[in-house]
Amino acid sequence: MVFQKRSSLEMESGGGSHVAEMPRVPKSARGKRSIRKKESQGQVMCAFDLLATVAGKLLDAGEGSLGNTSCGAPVLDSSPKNIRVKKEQCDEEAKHFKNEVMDQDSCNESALVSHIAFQRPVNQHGRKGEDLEGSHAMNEDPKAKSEALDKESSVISCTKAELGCNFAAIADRWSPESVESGAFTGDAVANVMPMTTTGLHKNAPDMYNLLDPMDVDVKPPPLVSSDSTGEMSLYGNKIRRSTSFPRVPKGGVGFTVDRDEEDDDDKSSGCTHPSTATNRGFRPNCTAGHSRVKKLLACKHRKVAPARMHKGDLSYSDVDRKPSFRNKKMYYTRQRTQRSTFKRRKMFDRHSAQVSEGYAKANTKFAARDSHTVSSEANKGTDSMAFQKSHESSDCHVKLRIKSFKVPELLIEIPETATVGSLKKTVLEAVNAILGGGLRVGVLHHGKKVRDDNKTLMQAGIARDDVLDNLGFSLEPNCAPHPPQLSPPEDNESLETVDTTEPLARIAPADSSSKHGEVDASQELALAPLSANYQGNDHDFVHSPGGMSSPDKASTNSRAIVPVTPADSNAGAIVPANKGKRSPEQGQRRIRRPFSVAEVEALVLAVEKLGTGRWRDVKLRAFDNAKHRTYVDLKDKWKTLVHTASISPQQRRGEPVPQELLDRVLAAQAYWSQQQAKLQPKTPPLAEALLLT
DNA sequence: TTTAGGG
DNA sequence: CCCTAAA
Repeated sequence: MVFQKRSSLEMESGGGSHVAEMPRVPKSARGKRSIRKKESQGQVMCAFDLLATVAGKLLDAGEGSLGNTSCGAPVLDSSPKNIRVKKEQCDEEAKHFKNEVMDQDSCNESALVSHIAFQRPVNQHGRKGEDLEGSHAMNEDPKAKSEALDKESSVISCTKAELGCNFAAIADRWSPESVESGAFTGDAVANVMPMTTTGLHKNAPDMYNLLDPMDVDVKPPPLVSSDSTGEMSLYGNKIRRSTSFPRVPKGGVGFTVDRDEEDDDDKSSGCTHPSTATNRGFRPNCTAGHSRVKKLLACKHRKVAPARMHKGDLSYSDVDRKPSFRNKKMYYTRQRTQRSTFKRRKMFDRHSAQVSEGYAKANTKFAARDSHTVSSEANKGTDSMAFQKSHESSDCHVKLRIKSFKVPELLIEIPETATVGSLKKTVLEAVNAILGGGLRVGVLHHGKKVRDDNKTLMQAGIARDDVLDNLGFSLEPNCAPHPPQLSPPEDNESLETVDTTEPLARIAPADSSSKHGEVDASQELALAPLSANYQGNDHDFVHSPGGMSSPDKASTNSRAIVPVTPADSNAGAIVPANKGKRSPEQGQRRIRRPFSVAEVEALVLAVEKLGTGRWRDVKLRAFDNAKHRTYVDLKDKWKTLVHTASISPQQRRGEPVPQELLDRVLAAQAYWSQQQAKLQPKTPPLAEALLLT
């Protein structure tokens, strides 16, 4: 009887708790993300396209006179030519873009595409941001305006497309997680629950035992404090967790997300699992060209920034557009900033430099020049690596100057209430995650993606002559074309990111992102974490970045978009290299991965049950999957939670932790302290009592 | 390795 | 988060 009752309660509680939890996740806006994106892009694109078109026409018409003509762009003198050129490029890019998208077999392209298709169009309402931006561009200065319109508009469309594509890819990875995490979880729970329930009914006690041996033996009675309900919920949760999620990790529900395994940087050595995997995949290739590329990039000083956009691609658009004008300025500034900020990471930076995000221009265009002469012969066969290619041809040397890389888009959703600082962080993390996951470099020639790494430049038709305008490089998240890597669910954690990447990401991302101000951004990363959470999913998001993931698996391959794990199978050479270098610097401090509310809840639950002196057990119970959370971390977190709970809300920083949780923290802390006190004094309780009195 | 605390 | 002394 009793048991039954209990079970029923548990069930309820479980459901309730579950529900309760879910809500939180949403907080970050799972569902929103997709919607928002959709809206913004569609609109923007249209608007810009139109503008571009108009501008183009005007220009063409006025070309001869050049003029100023009426448009409001008197200043336009800028040169129609440029404009046109750009446009063309854009068009090409756009085309390429399409191709790319389609091409990327590795990723779930089809899926992506579809996504894109759906999402983009939808975005319509504009996001203020976009509109504003758009208006800005237009309004700002007549000059700028004209230029902006012409160039930018065209560019934007192109860029956007590209970004969109990439982004979409990413989004897929991420979004599924984030988005679905809720639903997913729910489903999982639903499915699981029955089983659990059944079991419970039969005999709850056993269930417990099975589930948590530890719990069973809990010495002091669990905190439980007041409401049985509360307890029940706890148990319920646990059960669910242990049962469904935890145990099922990869297989079933996936909710758990594998990322943990991979991700966490714990291993840190830089390579982190994900990266490791990634590296394996691509390192080889990358390596060769890698150094070179870096240098080149370094020279340029340019940084490409991945964009992320929340609602819209606004940011992208901005980013994209700005490039020409602002880039320089910004560029320097950034550098300075970055340097100062990331001194520590210098080393990494160096490596990663190439990647830096800078403005995300999405385009990679670079100017290539032939440096040498080169004999026409060149080696035809041989090299494989894209980068190498450039080098390679011993005979013919094609010099490439890469001004910017096309960077994959990132989706970030953040609550409006989030601080700019958090936004920056988020973006950074996301970027890191992606980078960390591994990037691969794509070579575009005349808008087409050159997939065959074994082709020589000549074979690919990349001649010195056309290099300039026709060659492009893109940084892509690893799609993880290779299942293997994927399998481990990557965690996506955004954070995971490998060290190498971090440097870059950090630098640029922060700036760009913050500037753009995506207000909301909760990144998907964040979302992912939540879902995972309890178990400890690892992903904390990171970085949220980034993070991301579990759903993906289910849905797609799981590419987990998570930044962290992005996994990539392919691998960009760059990353690996960095990693390798990085490892040496073990000293690096681990990346910061703030605990998500979900994680806090998991921690609280675990501590309520296990007490404050068994961090190892707490880790096992609630964060077994979160490789990046060590028992020391949990202990520290608890410490901070206790502190947080004791200070005024105004003094608290970071993502606000629900008061309810804080209250529980205090209650648990008090309870367990008491228990400890009782146990400690070898003196019997009596003594205690006496003392107290 | 895990705890427990200080930094 | 890191670092460490103790256990």
